[in-house]
Amino acid sequence: MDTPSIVTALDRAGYRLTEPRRSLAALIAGRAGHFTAGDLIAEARARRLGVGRATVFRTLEVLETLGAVERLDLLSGGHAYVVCQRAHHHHVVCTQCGRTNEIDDGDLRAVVNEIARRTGYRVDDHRLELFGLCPACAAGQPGATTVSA
Amino acid sequence: MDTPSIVTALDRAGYRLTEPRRSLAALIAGRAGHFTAGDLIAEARARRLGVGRATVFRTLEVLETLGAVERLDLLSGGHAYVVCQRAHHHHVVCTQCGRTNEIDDGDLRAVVNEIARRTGYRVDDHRLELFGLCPACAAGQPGATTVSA
DNA sequence: CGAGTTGTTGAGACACAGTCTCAATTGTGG
DNA sequence: CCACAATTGAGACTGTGTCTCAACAACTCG
Repeated sequence: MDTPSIVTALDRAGYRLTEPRRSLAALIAGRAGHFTAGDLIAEARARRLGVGRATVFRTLEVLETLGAVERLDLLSGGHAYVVCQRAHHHHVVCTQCGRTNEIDDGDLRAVVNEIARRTGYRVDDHRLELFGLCPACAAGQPGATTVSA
Repeated sequence: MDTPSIVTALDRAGYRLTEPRRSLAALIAGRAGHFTAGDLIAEARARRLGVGRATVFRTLEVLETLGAVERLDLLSGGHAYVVCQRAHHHHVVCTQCGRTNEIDDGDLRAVVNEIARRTGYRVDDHRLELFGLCPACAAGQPGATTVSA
């Protein structure tokens, strides 16, 4: 998802296209892999974009409700975000370079249904996250760039 | 998992059986559903057990590595713990009363393998969490006790 | 059983994530 | 161009989790 897409998404949903939001859209679009709220805050500050902490959190929250971004729970217990397209899906996260891939819900649905049947729970929501090495990192490629600013 | 089980697990792993650890084992064993570090800290303080904040976190960390307890990521973004028996498994969490049930890895394994094949990732770890209503809460039972202290 | 060794502890400082308030600012529709 | 409402930044605040360090208490060994 590129900068205009994010901006357009905001616009379509009736949000104002403010300068801080445009800046953040650009920062987010320029990211590979996942990033944290802290990453954005640091980068915004480094580039003297004049975007406040609170605004970063608020904007991420908005983007999450719009589905332009999704929040991940890392193994470490921290949170991170990834840009994404589809409505409901999951992610494989490379623990080395931070790259993520979306994966669809497909086969999982049956598993969830089976669990609901066995436990008697009414399952409303679920979350699946996979961690490992992306093909490049698994191959030990030096070119497997570590994701950061 | 009851108090002695937790204490025994600590002992077998070579940890000292200190008073604070025994107290926490008892608190944890007395919990239904999930609980947070904050819950334990509050209860320990309320009962004047003289167990410090840091010790609660440290003990939970130890118990997690021993597999006596597992950490959950709630939808809210917070963390909680549940006592559990088996090595690798997942949980269904009732969003109303906090009750949890363990579910085994069974059918999921195939899904994970399929995803690894499709994406080319080497998947080392994964996490699945389901949220919904337990049978009692789904039935609207008033007896579906809210889990807390 | 009594002393030494060493793991463990509590208090409090600290780091960090995230939320909230509120006055000042800025899009946007008219 | 104006007025109004949404949005913003600064900073206070809350909560979670980590770290340090001196005091302490389990286990071990004699």
